[in-house]
Amino acid sequence: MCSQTTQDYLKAIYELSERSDRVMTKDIAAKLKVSPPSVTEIVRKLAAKKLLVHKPYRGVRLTKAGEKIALEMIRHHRLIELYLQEALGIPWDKVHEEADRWEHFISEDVEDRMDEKLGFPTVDPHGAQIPTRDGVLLLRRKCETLSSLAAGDSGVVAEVSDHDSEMLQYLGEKGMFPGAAITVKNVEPFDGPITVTVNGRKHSIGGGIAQHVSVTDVRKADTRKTDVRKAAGGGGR
Amino acid sequence: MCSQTTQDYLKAIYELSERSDRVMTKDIAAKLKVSPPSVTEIVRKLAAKKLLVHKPYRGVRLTKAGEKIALEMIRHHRLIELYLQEALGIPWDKVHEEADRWEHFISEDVEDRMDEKLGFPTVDPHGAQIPTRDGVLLLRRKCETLSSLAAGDSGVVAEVSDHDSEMLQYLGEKGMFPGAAITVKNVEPFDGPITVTVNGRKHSIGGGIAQHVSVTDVRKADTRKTDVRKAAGGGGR
DNA sequence: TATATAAATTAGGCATGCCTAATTTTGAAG
DNA sequence: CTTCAAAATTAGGCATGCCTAATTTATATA
Repeated sequence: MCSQTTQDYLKAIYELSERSDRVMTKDIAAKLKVSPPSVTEIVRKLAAKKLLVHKPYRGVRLTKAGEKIALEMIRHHRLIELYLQEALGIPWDKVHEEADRWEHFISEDVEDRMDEKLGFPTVDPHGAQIPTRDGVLLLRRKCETLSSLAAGDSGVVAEVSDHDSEMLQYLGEKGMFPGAAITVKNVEPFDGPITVTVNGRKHSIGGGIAQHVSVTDVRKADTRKTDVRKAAGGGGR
Repeated sequence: MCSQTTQDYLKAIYELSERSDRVMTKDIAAKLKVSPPSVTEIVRKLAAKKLLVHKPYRGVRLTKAGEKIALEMIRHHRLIELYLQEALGIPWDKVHEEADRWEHFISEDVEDRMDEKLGFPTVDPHGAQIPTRDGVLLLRRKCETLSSLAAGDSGVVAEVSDHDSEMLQYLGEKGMFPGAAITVKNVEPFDGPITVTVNGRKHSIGGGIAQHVSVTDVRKADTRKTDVRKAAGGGGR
């Protein structure tokens, strides 16, 4: 129906478009590790198939049809990741690479069986939402990156970027899986290390890594440091 | 390491070489549904890589290295078939097609997990032997095709050809899975229908299909029809 | 032994995706 | 408003696999 390459490009563009409205050639090239001319070429073909709109020198945007294919791939990917972890015991830092291959070849039949075996899950091992069969993503919880929290803030780990296996292994050793309760104890300035408590254990992690951890249900410890008047006024809330 | 095409050719050649010593271009072409010139071209490349020996106009034979890759594919294929059936409940007439895609991209890691989950099985859902990790096939049981049996003979279904989904579905409905006890009741001459009993139920199947069913532990009912002297001599055995 | 025919091969093309080098366009800074 | 650097595109190639048409080879049969 559409080649593996096509699927990879559409998925990459979809993921990039979550961050910026217009997706540029160089970003796609970087994400897929191909040269910019290769992107231009494929993009033109995808535009001819009405899977995206290409304004030369201005970037691309997926059409509904293109987005549908991208979301199918993402659904496959995330269901497979979860299946590999739950059913086969593959460690969470290894499932992404495997799923990146499987997503292109698995039949809808098999996907349905996996979905059923997993009890129709809604999030993958890294906390990312699994689109429905119709390509719908449930509404997102309000999240903040761990790096944006201040000392004393607490919350629940919502999602972790799944692209860097070593980082995932590192975070896994510290128990920072989706669902884990986390409290920020201290933040050093200038992107310095952040000290957190996860499951009662204290860890110090780099500011860079903290940008890749989303936290939800955030409870701000105290607003005095950022706005003295409010805090002084009437005892919070 | 080696392309999917390469793997497909090596596997096809291996399977063809189980029947005839020299594998000819046209047979490979027919099996892979490509044109003979395509086969010639790929075969030359495989010969350059020392994966097979090609005597022009005389056919090909796999080298040890080529056979190793073929057996790896076959191991993947058969383990995946069994896994799809056992773990995901995919019907036995559907697993072949899916496995034909999966066999190329599954990692050794995942394969090991499947192997373990399945309890280190030795045969796939169609009764075919699963090669070991080192590419060794256990010694084969003595088998005869169902079509070669005579009325009164009985045995155990050993293996069924897995390439035709409709035939598998048909045989499945009749309970003719590997391990099923089967007794031949009647054989019509000239490749006519064969009447058999499987699990106490009587079925009549075409002589063509019976060629695709292997039977082991065959007990000949009576040799009188083919050799009067022996049967008359000392009461069987 | 000569010859017809089936099988295999050579010749020449096409599509897909990727590349490097050269050129064009955009947009920001002077 | 000009200039220039970054980004994108065009131009031209390469590898992989597939095809059809034409030719060569092997072999079975007369």
